[in-house]
Amino acid sequence: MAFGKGHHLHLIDGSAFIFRAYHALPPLTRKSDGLPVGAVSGFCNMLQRYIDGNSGGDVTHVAVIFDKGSHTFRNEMFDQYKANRDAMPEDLRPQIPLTREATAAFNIACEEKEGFEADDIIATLAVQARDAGGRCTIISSDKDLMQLVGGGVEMLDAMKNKVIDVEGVEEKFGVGPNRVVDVQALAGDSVDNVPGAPGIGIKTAALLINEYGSLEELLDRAEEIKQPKRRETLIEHRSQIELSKRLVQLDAEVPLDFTLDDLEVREPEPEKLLEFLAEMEFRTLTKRIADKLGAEAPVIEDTPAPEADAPEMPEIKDATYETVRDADGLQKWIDLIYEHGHVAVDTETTGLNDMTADLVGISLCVNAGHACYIPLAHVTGEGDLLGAAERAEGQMDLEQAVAMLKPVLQDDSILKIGQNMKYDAKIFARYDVDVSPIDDTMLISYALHAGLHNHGMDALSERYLGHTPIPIKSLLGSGKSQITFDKVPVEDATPYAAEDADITLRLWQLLKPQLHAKQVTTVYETLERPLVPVLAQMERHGVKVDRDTLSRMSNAFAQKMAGLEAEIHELAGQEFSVGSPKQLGEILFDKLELPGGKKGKTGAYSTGADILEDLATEHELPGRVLDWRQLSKLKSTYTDALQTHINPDTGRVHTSYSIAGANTGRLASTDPNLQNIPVRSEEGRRIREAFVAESGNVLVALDYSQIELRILAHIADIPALKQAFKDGHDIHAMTASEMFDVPLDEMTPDVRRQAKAINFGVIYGISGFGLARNLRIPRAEAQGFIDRYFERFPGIRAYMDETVQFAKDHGYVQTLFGRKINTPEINAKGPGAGFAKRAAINAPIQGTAADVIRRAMIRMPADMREMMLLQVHDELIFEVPEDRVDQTIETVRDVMENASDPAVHFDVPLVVDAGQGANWAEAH
DNA sequence: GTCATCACG
DNA sequence: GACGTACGTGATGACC
Repeated sequence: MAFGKGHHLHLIDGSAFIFRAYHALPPLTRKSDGLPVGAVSGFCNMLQRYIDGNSGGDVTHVAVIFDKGSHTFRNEMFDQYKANRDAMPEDLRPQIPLTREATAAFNIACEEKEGFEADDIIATLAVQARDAGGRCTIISSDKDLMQLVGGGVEMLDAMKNKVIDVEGVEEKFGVGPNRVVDVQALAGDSVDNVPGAPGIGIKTAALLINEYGSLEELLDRAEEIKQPKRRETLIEHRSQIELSKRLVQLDAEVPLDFTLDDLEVREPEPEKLLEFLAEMEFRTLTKRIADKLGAEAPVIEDTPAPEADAPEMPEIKDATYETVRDADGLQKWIDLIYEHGHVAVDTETTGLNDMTADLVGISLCVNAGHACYIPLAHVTGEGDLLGAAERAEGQMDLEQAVAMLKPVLQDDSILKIGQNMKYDAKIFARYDVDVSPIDDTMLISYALHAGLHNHGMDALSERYLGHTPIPIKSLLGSGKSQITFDKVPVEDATPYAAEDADITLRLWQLLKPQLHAKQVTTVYETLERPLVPVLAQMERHGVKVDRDTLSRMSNAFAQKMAGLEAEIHELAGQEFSVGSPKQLGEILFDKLELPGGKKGKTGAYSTGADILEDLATEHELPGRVLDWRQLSKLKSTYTDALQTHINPDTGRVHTSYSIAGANTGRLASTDPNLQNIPVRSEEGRRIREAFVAESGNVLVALDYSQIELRILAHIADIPALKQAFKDGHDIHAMTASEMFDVPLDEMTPDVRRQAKAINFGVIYGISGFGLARNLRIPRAEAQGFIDRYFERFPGIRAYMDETVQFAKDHGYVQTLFGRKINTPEINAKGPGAGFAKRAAINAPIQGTAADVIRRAMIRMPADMREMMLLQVHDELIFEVPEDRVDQTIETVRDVMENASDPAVHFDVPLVVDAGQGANWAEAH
């Protein structure tokens, strides 16, 4: 019977499946020969899950549709189409044909056509199915396909298990499916590099289309548009918009050499399917499918199980969680914790800031799916004007719960597992509970996969558990009407909070064993985990900041800025917003007609500091703007903003360090960032005068001298550099002397400055262009310097080449302490290639330096650690009683200079400089 | 939410 | 042969 009424066609977007499978799973290779098969494995799992989910349904026809070839008719129209796409990762490429084989093995039709995107084939088939009177479901979340919805065609987002019908499309695009291409043509698409109309997004596009009915009507009547900006944009970019429409319009008339009837659902042939799965060496999947089909699983040689196979556990979505409301209930959980020997812990609080947020509840999980939530401070209702909301019923006393849990949380024999434990540990510390020992899934992920993805719980859960956690926004809302967690009803809080603990425990079970397999156990145990209590203590300690000093500076800055602003307006001959780069660009280049043209894809003039500096010779205005910008930065980011970060209880500023933020192993400081307090300019440096010691104390700052260059000299093994460091010589002068054949005693500051720039350039993966820009010299001359440098220090060139080659071979680079930094882009083609290479060259150097100071912080003796306030990458700042300064410097310097022992012995000495004073400006 | 700008190592 | 380029971060204000 020919396809028609009563039939239901499923079209699966194969490429989407592949990419999701690839990115969702850690790299997995076939044991016997190392062939990458992670994406194939994920793809097969997704197909199987699809089949399971549809058995007994009404699907009569199905096909998986793939892209073929990268050049399509759209590239003929517009050569930049999809031009900004990254190249396919090297380890994915060989898996593409295997996914076709997999589809065939599952006995599902598999279609593609040279010169057409999968979307066009899907469009053609969907239209055919609709015209024949049948139904069609497109399994994809690609918004380009939304134009097909309606008349029996719908989409299914398999990830979210969400059906997208006409209403769904309207929600997304603000127009019906038949006008989706019009909106897309206006809004453009940065992913596919469809230009659209500059400055118009989906919202505005939908507004316009709804007003004028269609894109054509809109463009014809563009003169009528009231907003001058929009009117000009539409008129000026008409042809670009029309091109965009042709690019996003799917071709529903692809000539196909098969018909819908060829896509009829077929039962899998067990032998063929199992043979393929066995050949891929997917042990768990082979067995599962064999059981399902009632066939015998083929034997796969070589017994160890592949790492992609997750342990069996109940599905998160099926789990039910308990609310603990009294001491008896809690005692049962404490007994369970002792039975298991470990527990995943998560705290719920009234805010994100662990210094000010209050505890609202605690969740625990002892085994996958076996979790509870203990509400402690939930309230009901809005509360009256005095804010006294009523305490919700059915909660145990907070003090009592904490008292009962304290012995567990402090018990040496019970491992406490958390996701970002520093947060929870700091909350508990405020209730006088010292949580220990701990494991942290965020840090485990970071040790395993730095550079591959971020390490937040939502990302990890989706990637490794295939589960999207309940969004916190669904409980709290967002924006102005956002509430705090204590206002959430307990019955809503329990599934959310307990799920977090459940997910954390599952992630721990999955990821912890991989530390050993990836040989990063030592990194995790010596460089990541022990940092948690150290940073928690520093953050809680905080640094004293003098509000009056900042306030005075703010006022002084405001006055100066007002003066400058008047001068600038005078010079410009009109008033404008100095802070707007856009307006400034128009003044400089259109009105004053200074030289230096457009830049950037947005079409706006570039007005960065380097450009303004060049312009300063032409006109007085740019220099004034530079001065104004400096003051504006200092005022808004520092003297104003810092005051708001002074904690009213402590009178101090408590930054938060993220351990897993920077790929290289460096820490990052946020809320506020205390790692970028000004120092380079005289005016800015004065802000450091506001960072003070309590009376009777002194601030002491100790920093590693030239640590990255020393590490480079060691890693690249450069005898001349190593000797210079051993002899305590001026390394930049030495470099200059070697390169330019100038004796040290005849060195001029300018030659030394150039050598210094080269030394730093080397650490960053030097390029002629970059050095030329930095030194403001012709590119050829810069390249000459670099050539001479490599001639003189051939080991540096060798190090760079070897490092890049290592990254290409392994997909990561390493620090001397074994930290791995993944380099997934290293084999990319195009402009990304240079980036990835330089990052790979820099990472071992920057990362080793980061490891060294981490070791120093971790090993800092307890009495020193108590006084430690801040870390700024190569510097530690302490607040010390006046009479202990000398002793502190001696001890801390010793710890810092020997921090690499005994793991790594450097061929060069590490040298630490120290300073002290009543404030940070003096101490530095 | 994104971009441009600028603060630090 | 052209392309776009120093490495790593976070905060702010303007603008959509």
